[in-house]
Amino acid sequence: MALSKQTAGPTVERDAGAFRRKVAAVVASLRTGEVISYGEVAAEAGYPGAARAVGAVLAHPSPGRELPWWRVVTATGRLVPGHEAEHARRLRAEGVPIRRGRVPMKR
DNA sequence: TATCTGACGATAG
DNA sequence: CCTATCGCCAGAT
Repeated sequence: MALSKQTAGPTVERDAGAFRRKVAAVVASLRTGEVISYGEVAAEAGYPGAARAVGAVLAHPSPGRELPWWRVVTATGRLVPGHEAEHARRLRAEGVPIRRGRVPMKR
């Protein structure tokens, strides 16, 4: 195409909702007991640096579209603010070790 | 189009 | 190890 000024790079994808769709796919692919950070999800989805936006997606789940949100934690192993008890419970149920209310993240 | 928001991340103190 | 601050992003207003 000749035109498309395109906003010079932020994402390459300009379809509203594409981001959410990609994030949902990555999270849905996580297996039992597998834990990754918001930043990793963003990178896997093709939006490096959009960790914060990933949190927004998991915070507003689409009706009928259930995702294993508990398998996503912060880079330091922090659990979801305000839902730490349930978050920890779900992870433990899958065999994920919790130390001091946080997941011992390697690296 | 401009501004604000937030289930983040890295760094400084 | 903890809190405070700044930087980044997509979505909502």
